[in-house]
Amino acid sequence: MTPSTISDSIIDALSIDCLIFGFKKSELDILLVQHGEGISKGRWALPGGWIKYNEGMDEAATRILRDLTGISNVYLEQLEAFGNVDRYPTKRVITIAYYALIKHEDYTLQAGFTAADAKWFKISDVPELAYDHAKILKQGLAYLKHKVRHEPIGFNLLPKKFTLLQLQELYEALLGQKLDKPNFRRKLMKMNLLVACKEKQTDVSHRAANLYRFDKKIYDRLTEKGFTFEL
Amino acid sequence: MTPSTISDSIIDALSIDCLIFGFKKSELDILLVQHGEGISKGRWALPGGWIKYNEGMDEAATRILRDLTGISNVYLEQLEAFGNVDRYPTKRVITIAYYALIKHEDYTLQAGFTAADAKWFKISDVPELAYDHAKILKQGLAYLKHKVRHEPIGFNLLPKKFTLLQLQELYEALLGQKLDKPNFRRKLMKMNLLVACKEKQTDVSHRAANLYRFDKKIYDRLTEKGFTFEL
DNA sequence: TTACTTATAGTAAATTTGACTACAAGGTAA
DNA sequence: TTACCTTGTAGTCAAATTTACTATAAGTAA
Repeated sequence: MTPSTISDSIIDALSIDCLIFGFKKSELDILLVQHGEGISKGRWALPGGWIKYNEGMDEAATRILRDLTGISNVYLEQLEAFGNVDRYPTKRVITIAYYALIKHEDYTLQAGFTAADAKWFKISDVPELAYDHAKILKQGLAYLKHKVRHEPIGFNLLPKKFTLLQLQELYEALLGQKLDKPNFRRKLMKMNLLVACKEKQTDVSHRAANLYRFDKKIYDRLTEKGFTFEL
Repeated sequence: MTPSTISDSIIDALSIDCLIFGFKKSELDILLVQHGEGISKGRWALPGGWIKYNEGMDEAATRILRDLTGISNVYLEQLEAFGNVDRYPTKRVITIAYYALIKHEDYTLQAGFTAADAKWFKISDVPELAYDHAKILKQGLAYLKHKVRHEPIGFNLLPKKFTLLQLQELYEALLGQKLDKPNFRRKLMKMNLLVACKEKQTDVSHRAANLYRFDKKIYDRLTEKGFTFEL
């Protein structure tokens, strides 16, 4: 192979699949694409594709997500490799699952490349998935639920400035349980993690709540001192 | 290829590396092998090798560990995939790291296959490692430290029957911090996780402590009821 | 017997949690 | 204007947990 064909060629035993979780109206969604060609044409699946020979894994994940769904500028984190011998029908393929948690309204979907369509599905309403993607999704959900309690990733899903009730409702949705308002509030405030904006909510037909924002720098500083986010 | 050559053939872009942590005398160790052939002959590295075309990942990890070091009957868990473009010198290789935490004295090392030697090294005294294995080790250590607090994996490292002080010293070593004896004791006892053997320590030149054992069944039962091990 | 080591029980203050109550600050509708 | 929604925010109080200790028991060894 010449250098240029090497750099374009793929590693045919290795793929990447992306779990993109979105959040809207207290519901958790997952981004799926419908295959437009190939052996699973017409079926819904996680956005995925092949890693190129000269491409890093994170880089590949970003590219694949962008090409198939139009979504870019997302921080993708590795979840786990899935490699059952029979997980893929025509040959042996090990796939590395990546995940991210994003805010719907920040992105517009644009199906492309081998994807005929790209759509958000409610977690409770996911169609039958290709390959072992149902298993991957299940693992991802379990991990997300765990992660959200131990790291402040939920803040991605809120507007820059948010009220404590919005934050609480987010956590109630992610964790699937009701939380006590005053107690939730106190717990968060004691972390010294949130910065009070000097603004209030507008356009609400009741007393306006204070707006807060999450400051990554403060979180990092606290983390260095041994603080760990726990909810 | 005929079926038999397929099943023996390897996926040449995919390897497995094993992080085997051991514990002895309040010191954490890591199991390394010295390469006996190939491009890194003479160098120390994590026990690793190629996945076969018709072999599951966990299965491959078990086989590789057994062939290189003689260690078998270990529960290996997947850690993470490492796949920097330049992590391997001659071609693009993505490796999947597995880890386990075991008790030295339960196993005898027996270097084999491509390994010229297999030895335990103190974590504080690891030689220069091949490829990106130093990075993998670092990640594994971080993960281990986290894991040990949230799951009762430490018990692997103790004899079947142990005293509370042994358990405490184990955790002190793993976490790198001193713990208060009565408080540690109370915390563990309240979990109802340990079974008191009706035996005491022998051969000690001081008051003999009660022996306890960890019962996986009890742990599973508690877990079902929503219990989570936290230390 | 005395000194020394480790085991184990207990105590008491401080902190955290959980379940509530109360009141404030707006908007809405009679 | 007033009564009454809804949501925000502060506070209370008992229970549970954590933290930092002290005290005593039980054994070994000089």
